[in-house]
Amino acid sequence: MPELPEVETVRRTLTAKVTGQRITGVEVLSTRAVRPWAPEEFAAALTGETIVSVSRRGKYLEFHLSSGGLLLVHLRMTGRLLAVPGGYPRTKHTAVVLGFASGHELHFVDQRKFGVMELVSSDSEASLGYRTLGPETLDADFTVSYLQEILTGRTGKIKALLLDQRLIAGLGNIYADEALFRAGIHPERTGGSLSDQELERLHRAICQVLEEGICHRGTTIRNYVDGEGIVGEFQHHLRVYGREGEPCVVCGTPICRLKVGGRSSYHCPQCQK
DNA sequence: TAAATCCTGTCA
DNA sequence: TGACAGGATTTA
Repeated sequence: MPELPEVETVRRTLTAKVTGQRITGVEVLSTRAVRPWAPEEFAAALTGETIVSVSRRGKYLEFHLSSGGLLLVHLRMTGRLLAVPGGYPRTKHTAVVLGFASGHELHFVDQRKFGVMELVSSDSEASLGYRTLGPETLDADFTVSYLQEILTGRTGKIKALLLDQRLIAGLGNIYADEALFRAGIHPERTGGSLSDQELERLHRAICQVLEEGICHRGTTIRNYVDGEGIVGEFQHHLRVYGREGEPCVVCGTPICRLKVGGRSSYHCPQCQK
């Protein structure tokens, strides 16, 4: 579920509540939710650590630990991280509970069980997906020329390329569709077919849509909530995603849905060429 | 580059 | 009952 704006919102809402907290108890209720060790070893390794800071890379949350280690969390489709009071109820979807010396807890809840917590002693030990992330869209190294560099000669469809985290870190299905709409580019165009002008429009659209998503605290369609359990607001500002059959906000043509790379892609057949 | 896979839940 | 869901990896 969560893309860059949602993960960033979780980070911001969690930071004050977990920074400086010492972990005194770890409950692993879903074995598959933790890596790379079995629950007992994972719990033992994490107990006694203090969370020094919380950062984000793409869709990963990074909890920096006092030992120098790193707890990486990927929420995948339905994962939630909730800062809650001690004794907050466990449900059948509660995967991991971190108990703090203060009595507060951090709950990792995940309906579909795709999400993962990964404890590593350094970046280089992290899973391949983390190590191969492309540039952050909000950083200075994400430029029009970088976009040109990764798309030149590519025969894959632009929508699928935008979802490849090795090329750009943080875009998901919603924001990729919204960016393509704003740039006036059809999702099935090949990466290499974009003109210089289209590359510029796409670059600006990606930056804008992610910044607006963060400003509105993310998009809640089904499951997403931030670290305090609060829903986002950007769903009210989506122009194409989830709007099949509804009139385009620009030209009135009904929004179409098609499958690109196995994912639903919403677009305006009139505005996006 | 597409489909299957990991899961659970919801909706038409 | 089948299709689909803010993701990513593995397999064909």
